Amino acid sequence: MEAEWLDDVEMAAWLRLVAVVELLPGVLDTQMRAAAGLTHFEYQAMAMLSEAPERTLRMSGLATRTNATLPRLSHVVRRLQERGLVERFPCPEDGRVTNVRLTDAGFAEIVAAAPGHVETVRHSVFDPLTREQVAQLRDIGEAILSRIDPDGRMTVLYDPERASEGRTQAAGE
Amino acid sequence: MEAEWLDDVEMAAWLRLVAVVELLPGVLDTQMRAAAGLTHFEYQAMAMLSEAPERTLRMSGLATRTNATLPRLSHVVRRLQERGLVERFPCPEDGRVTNVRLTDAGFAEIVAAAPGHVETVRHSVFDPLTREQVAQLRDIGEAILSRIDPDGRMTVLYDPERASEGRTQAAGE
DNA sequence: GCCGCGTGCTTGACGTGACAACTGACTGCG
DNA sequence: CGCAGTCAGTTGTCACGTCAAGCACGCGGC
Repeated sequence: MEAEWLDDVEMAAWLRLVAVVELLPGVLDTQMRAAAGLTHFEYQAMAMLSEAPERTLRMSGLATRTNATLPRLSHVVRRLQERGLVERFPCPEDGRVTNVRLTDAGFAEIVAAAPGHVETVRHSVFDPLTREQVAQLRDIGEAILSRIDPDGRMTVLYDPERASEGRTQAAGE
Repeated sequence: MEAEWLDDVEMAAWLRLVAVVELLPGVLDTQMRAAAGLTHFEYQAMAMLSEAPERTLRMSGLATRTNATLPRLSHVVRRLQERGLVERFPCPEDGRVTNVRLTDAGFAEIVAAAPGHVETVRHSVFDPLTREQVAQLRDIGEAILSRIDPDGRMTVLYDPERASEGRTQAAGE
């Protein structure tokens, strides 16, 4: 089994990738909590809503976009609702479905939090990279995702062809 | 503030990086739990011990290498000890520090789990990449870490010059 | 040699996510 | 119609991580 161990270059790449994967969420979370009192996940969820038509998505659609399980999202949305940042209402066309809409207050929060977030992303990730490396990173990410996210669940975001999946009927076309 | 928004290439790279960062831990964790009944973090900790002299490290040294807080590590080590995979004993030279040593049973677990782990890493990350991309990934990781881990806490691993930091006196030179 | 302070680690309480079981609503088939 | 099967979400329970104290040890001053 020793036959397919990692060679030096792979090992170096792996150690760095693991370190990034471990540390980056903490960096994003810390900045977000300090600046807006939000989890990075909460921010992501609200950002998804802010870009959706009517600022509304059904729970399962939002879950897909944020790579969350439905139970997790249910808890998070409840908390956000208690803070008045989102509102929930049953879908008129399908009684099983719950739609989530970003309130004006929630939208304001996101707009206020976005610059700081982008600033952090720039500083942590893109500033130390050359333009060429940014493109390489995109391609590498694409390749890895083809393995760990074969269904392209999170790819829905940047693949317009599939963008309609999971969008609420009421808010969609 | 709109001035420094992300451009298209950066946005594409960012979305993919976020997706990888979100999904990869789950992939590693799931495989590890199924194959060895271990968390990926527990595996990492035990792997660090297995490579240390005497298979022993002090708590704080292990915490540094695994990017864990001391309380977290304390809990994890206690659980591993209850399973007989590691043992704790006070350092004879400094009563404050506790050394952690990987037991033979723990070492056997790691050895048994390693091939499956490597297999997963290969399949998820390296197989879909060209040799060139692996080297690019290493350099990109290095650059990002210079920002999010400026002290090189996790870099101790592959920087022999600093490897002595945090190593237990008894086990070190 | 004892007292005060900094260090290394542990412990307990709390918040958050995962898994499983459950409720309510649509669908298909008689 | 009425009932079985499935689907969308919610709710409870448990495990894990984090934060804030707490404790034990070592090291300085007097």
